[in-house]
Amino acid sequence: MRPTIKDLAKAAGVSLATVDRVLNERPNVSARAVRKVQDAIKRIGFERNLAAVNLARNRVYRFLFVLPKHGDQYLSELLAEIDSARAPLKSELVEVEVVRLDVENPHAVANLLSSLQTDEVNGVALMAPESPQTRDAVLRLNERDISVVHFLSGQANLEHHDFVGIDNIAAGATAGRLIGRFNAGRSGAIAIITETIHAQDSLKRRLGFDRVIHQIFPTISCLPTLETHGDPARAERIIKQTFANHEDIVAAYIMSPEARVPLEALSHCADLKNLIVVAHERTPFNEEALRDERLDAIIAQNPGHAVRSALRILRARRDRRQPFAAQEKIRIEILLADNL
Amino acid sequence: MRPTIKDLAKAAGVSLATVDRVLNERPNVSARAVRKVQDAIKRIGFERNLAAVNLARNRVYRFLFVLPKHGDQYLSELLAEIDSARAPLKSELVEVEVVRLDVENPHAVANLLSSLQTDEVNGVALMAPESPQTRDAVLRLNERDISVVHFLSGQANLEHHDFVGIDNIAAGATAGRLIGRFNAGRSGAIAIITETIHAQDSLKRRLGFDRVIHQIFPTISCLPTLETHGDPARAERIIKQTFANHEDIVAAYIMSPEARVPLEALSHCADLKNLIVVAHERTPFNEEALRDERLDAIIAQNPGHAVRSALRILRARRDRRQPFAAQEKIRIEILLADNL
DNA sequence: AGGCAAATGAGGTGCGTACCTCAAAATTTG
DNA sequence: CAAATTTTGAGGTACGCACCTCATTTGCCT
Repeated sequence: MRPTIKDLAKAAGVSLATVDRVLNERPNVSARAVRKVQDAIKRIGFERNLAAVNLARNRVYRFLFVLPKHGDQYLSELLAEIDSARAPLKSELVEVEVVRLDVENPHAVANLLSSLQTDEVNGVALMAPESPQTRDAVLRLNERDISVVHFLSGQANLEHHDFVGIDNIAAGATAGRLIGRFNAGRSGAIAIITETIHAQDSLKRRLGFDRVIHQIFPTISCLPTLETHGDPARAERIIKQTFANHEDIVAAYIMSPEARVPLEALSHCADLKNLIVVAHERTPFNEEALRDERLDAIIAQNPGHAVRSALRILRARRDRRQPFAAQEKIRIEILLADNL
Repeated sequence: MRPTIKDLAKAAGVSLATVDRVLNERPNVSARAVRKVQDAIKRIGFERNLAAVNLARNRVYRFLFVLPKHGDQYLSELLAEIDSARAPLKSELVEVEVVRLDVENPHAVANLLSSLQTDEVNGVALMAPESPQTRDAVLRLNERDISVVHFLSGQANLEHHDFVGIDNIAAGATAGRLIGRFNAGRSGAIAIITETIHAQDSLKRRLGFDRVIHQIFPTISCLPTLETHGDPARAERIIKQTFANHEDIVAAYIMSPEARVPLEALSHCADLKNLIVVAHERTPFNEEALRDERLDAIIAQNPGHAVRSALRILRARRDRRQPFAAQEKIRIEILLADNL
């Protein structure tokens, strides 16, 4: 049988009350008692029964996803994943809510975060660009014992915050490597397209992409980033112009998750079958494009993994456990037509 | 507050005992009572508290991994993953054991499976080739209420068994696609190497590989599969011979997880920098080979995911829940130097 | 209507832990 | 040394549910 606190008390030669004091770090315990209990824990291999702990504490986990109000297909995928994670988690006492707001407005984000009460929310997964206001609001949340996970946004390298998402520099590098290899030594230029270069994600991807192209595939060169701003007409215009100025375009890299508008425009400028096109995120549109060879590869971060990972981290923080790190690294997935 | 069975009883207008009878499918309940309870469940959104259920049932989960006795680096990775999954799972009442035996011997496998007792083991993750004997033993395990997951082996398409692993046909196709694209229309031949074609995995990978090469990349052709049988001398000999007979080899596909022996032999026959080489599984050796460009891509199935997935399935089966399918599909990962 | 089986309710116990109170013992302090 | 303080132990209740017993009610059949 699995040892219980009773067994532990017996093994340590102390009372249940003392064991309880040690385990839950209550005051008024002698160093000697602490040692006796800790020795016994190791000796008999005691492990707290988490089910019983949660039952006794009558604890529920309330987590909140803060997501953009407007978004692309990838956001819909995220919402769907959150939704389908709900049911199985509910029986494990995890309740998940979603709030959507204008994440580009730092004040709106900060206001929302400030309004959260400890007894209403235990953890937040925040998908919003970093700003001084939000950074400050996050710190104050931590003071109120509400943990925060930066979710598919913000900086990966902040020491004191949890982060869920891919390394966008590596993602860009991977895209570069694919295009370079698929191109196989021919010379030419690469069109690089995004919605707005304003986004941290795009900046980093471009960084990684450029580095790989310059260092490893010197026969091809990167053109300046084209920004569509989500506007089909604008996209059409600037892409057409770029193709007019550069006859040697052999590839296109679409950095934003929304690929429909750029791809549409590209299809009017070149034969997509001969143009190497790499885009980001597995959305229904991108999948279809990959299948009928308008796209050659997709760089993806699995939204389901991201959602579950964020929830696992928040849960671990709430339990004052260390997140099981290895599991929480979101992979940079490469999708071809065959491994969809 | 979260509704409890008491709330449910009140809402349904029946006693606690009846609620219990319905929830746990005990006999002697009228259809009317069942309906009343089920309606109330929906109405008030009742969800069993799994922690309390497990506590009351005093249930522990005992799972067993049955793995090959001898193996390559990938097997070591698997063992390490099982090991590191142990600690966090233990506090959730999951105990994981590993048995290693000669899985190529159907009798040994069947004997082991037959010896398992219901009160010792609740579920088995079985990594062994299929055979009539094991198939039979698995069926008898199911009768004893011990569920079985076919783990990175066996058939994916058996309806009545759970399976954890990748689709090897698709994996082979993905390898083919990568080689085809990296080769970019040049003509030539592909050397295909494995330990033994006897393994189901290799057969399927070859199937998918061939299909993609024939249909999509007609300028290159596949040579017959070379079997190393894990013997460096033999590998050296047959690979050298193949290169002597075919001067136009542009790529090699190593189908087995053990890539060291074939890669060593290949390095004596060609300049690996110019030869496109794709191998399977992320092992320390393969990672290093990918970094220094002896390998061009790795097709991998994440061992950590596989282990955790198998455990989740076994747990769900033990609880008589449906496994959360979407999460349990093991991805075919493509690794390049940039997304390691 | 009476007999019988099926259905239901009331109530109890235990799972492993948290958290509380109160009294007793041990240790420190002056 | 006594008094004050800290430490320890004994015991109880609660968490939400499973599982059990026994008495009572209900519905069905003849």
